[in-house]
Amino acid sequence: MSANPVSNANSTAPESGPSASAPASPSPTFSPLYQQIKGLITQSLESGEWKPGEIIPSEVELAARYKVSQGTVRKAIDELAADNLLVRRQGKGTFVATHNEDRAQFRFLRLLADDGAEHPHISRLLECRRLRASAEIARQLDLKPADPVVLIKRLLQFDGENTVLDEIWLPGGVFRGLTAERLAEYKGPLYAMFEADFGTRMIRATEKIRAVGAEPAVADLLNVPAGFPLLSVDRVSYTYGDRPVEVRRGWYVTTGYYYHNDLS
Amino acid sequence: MSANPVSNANSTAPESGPSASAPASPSPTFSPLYQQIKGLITQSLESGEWKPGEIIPSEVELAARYKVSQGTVRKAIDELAADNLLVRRQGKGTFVATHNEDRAQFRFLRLLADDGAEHPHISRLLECRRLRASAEIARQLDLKPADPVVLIKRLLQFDGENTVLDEIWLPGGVFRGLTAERLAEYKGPLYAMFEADFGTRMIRATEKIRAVGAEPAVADLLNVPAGFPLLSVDRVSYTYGDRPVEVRRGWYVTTGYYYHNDLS
DNA sequence: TAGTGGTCTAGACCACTTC
DNA sequence: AAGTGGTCTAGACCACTAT
Repeated sequence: MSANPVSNANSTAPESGPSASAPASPSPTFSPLYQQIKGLITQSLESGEWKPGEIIPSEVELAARYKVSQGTVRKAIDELAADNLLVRRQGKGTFVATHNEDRAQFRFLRLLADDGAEHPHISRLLECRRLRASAEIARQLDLKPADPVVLIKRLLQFDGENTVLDEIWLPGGVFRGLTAERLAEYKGPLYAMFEADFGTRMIRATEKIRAVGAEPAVADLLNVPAGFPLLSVDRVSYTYGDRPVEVRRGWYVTTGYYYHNDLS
Repeated sequence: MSANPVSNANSTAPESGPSASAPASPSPTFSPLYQQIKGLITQSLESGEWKPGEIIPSEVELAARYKVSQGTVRKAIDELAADNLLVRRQGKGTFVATHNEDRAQFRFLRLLADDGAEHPHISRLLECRRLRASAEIARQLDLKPADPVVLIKRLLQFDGENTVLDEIWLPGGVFRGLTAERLAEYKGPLYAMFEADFGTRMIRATEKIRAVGAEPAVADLLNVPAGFPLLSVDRVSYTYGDRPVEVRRGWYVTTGYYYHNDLS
């Protein structure tokens, strides 16, 4: 009823004859209907019409809303589920993905114990302050130099051992109310808080991984000798529209633990 | 015509009435038709009926062969393409994926220059000999201890600099005719040779990544001081049926280069 | 022009969850 | 029993590549 029926609107009467209705875009910059539907659904996700953890309308409802067949919204949802934006549950419905539940923890911190087990860890906040972005950070966050950013330093302990040191930069505009107190009291994944409190969902990330010798300050915090081999992990995280919203540098102690990766 | 019509054979006359034919399996261990088709296609790939780089029969042909609708084989092929076993080319056909062409190189060696560019590299063979598997290697390759294996050591040079040292273990049975001469003369990715000469296609792999200090022997070969921080990459590669067919330990020098990873 | 993969529809039925 | 996602079919048409 209330909807943009998308652009391909060659609506001959639906019950005309054996010729099915079909898209019309001639050729230049052709975009399939289901891609457009995918875009519309993404908009609703981004605007907060359906929030993380919530159920979205059923396929038949969406088909009616967008005035397309169920098969077409199905294909759109298929891709969004493959992108980890939606989660399908047979018999129940389709839900907006969230960093809270799921096994979403291991999705971004891929550190396993040598025996392959996924160990729990606790976070110790070292620092949280606001400052002006360096040229490098500004570039990576798509900000102007000297724009306000939030810097977080924290330590992750696995089995009581200091294992990961993180330096996290966030755009100050988006994370306006983020304070040390809020961080200190929060339990669970950082990304879960970001999505719940700031409406910013991390969709994907890229990492650059190197082996480096521990600098004195880092070595001290991780309880290893200076020069000790550490995994250096430079991450940039992106939200809807592929906008970068986090720069993170991590140092991992990989004795007893390893970074796991699947090549496929 | 000549085909296993798969198990779900409740074939009422196709032109009976408005009730479409449908699968019949009651419930326990239910497997969709397209999954069974996927299995049949995989068998043909594994048996060599369609070889890497070759075209496979069209969707309509396969639909006739398996006695299912085009949409069903389409869904099967969709998944096989997502698994990198097949490659679709609109207007041309569907082809068996290969490690030769494509951009398949970067798929397994994810080392990029600091500027993000994918640099070419050359391989220098250090050693290739046959020996008996250690307990550890046997376990990982799913062999019996002391079974014959091939050990390859090689050096990868990026821009003339020794950057990667690899130790590769392969099951001796599968790689019977593999010799140092054959390796030395071969240009291009190792996996391309494996699939062309030994009919063994690497489908997926898992990696365990750690930061380590260079041992003297390794340091010497990589032209770095002993103790220098290196990326240690332990890879196990699998072929059809998730059978492990390669164990590889690599040491990467990550000055000027980094290991790239996408989290999504 | 013919053949291939790609899109879209409409309808039937199945499997799973909830009431 | 009703509702949801999941499977399967059949047919029409589009976009792309070859000839």
